[in-house]
Amino acid sequence: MPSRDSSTEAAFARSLRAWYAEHGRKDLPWQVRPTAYGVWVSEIMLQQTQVATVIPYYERFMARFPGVEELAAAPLDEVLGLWSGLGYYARARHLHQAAQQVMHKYGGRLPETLDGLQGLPGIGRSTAGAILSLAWARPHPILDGNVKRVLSRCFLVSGRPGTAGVERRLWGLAEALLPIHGAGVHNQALMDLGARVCTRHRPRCGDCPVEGICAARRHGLQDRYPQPRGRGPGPERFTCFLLLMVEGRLLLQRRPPAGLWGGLWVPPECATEAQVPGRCRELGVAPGGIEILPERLHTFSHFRLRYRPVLVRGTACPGAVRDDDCRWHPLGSPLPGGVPAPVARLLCQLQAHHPRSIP
DNA sequence: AAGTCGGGGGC
DNA sequence: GCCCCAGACTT
Repeated sequence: MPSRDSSTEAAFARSLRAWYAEHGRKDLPWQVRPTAYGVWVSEIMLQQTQVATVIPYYERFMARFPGVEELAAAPLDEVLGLWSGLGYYARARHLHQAAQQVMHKYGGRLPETLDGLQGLPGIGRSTAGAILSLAWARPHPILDGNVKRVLSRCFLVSGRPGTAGVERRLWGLAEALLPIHGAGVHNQALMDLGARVCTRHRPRCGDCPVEGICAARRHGLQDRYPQPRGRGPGPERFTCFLLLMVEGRLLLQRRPPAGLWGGLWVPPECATEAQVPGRCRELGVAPGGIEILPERLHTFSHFRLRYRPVLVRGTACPGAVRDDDCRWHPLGSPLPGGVPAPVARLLCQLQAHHPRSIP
């Protein structure tokens, strides 16, 4: 015997479906003739990233890697290159690794079970549910940021998001509201409602299909749900980026495969400006002119990085420093792989300031 | 349960 | 400035 009026769930799903049929977005790139692979790629890109930002990345990615096979066969550097600027690069590493697992454990076809999908790197319960419901119309719920916001408001789920009790209750609601038929459309509609009507600020309750069901609306508490996370700016770190130029080439090094900016290419670093000359000699370059550039700030979710670019013109030829993780990159030529956004900006400005300085 | 992992959009 | 976004992973 249900503790809550069992017709509430049915009314919610029915109203949501009718709203989506008339007002919902159905023409996003991954919604037109959806495939499991396309849904997968889009879901990974959309983790912690807004739709408008993802679209051009998705188009480029799908053009270069039309299927699991092409993705699995590609070098990681190329995958990271197409991911540059999106952030959370572990998503790209996991996606690439998972594609290789799909090739040789599942014959190139995505598994069609929750456990099979969740066994792949980068796929958690929500992404697995999205693939199952959106690509194959299987009755599995999802729980992303949009859905959490909608459900928190509609059913006044208190407590900080991310805590065990809140997550359990939200998953329970997502599951209870899921209709037997049309789970994919239902999930799509729930996300679209959260993205375009039940927004974080100033929700458009007058346009909401479940306005009559929503407890936050009834009590005027839309602004207090969901409860804010309470993140601070976090600590601050400092580094110098050594922009080492020798004959029109810039030295780049590949970062370790995991961790911050894992697998991406960045200039050499040192802790203080005073260490620049010594660092140059370590790298086999006799420093000529050293130009200290203004400090900049890059904000991460959990800390802030102050960094100072230091432009060094080398007069000596670069030594035989050419292992796999170290390249002299001719400015203007294709990058060896992925590059974090601040480094991409530095390269762009460097190229603009020293146009075609190649001998 | 808490910390790690990017970058951009919106206000 | 601040907060959050079609989360998942590690410790």
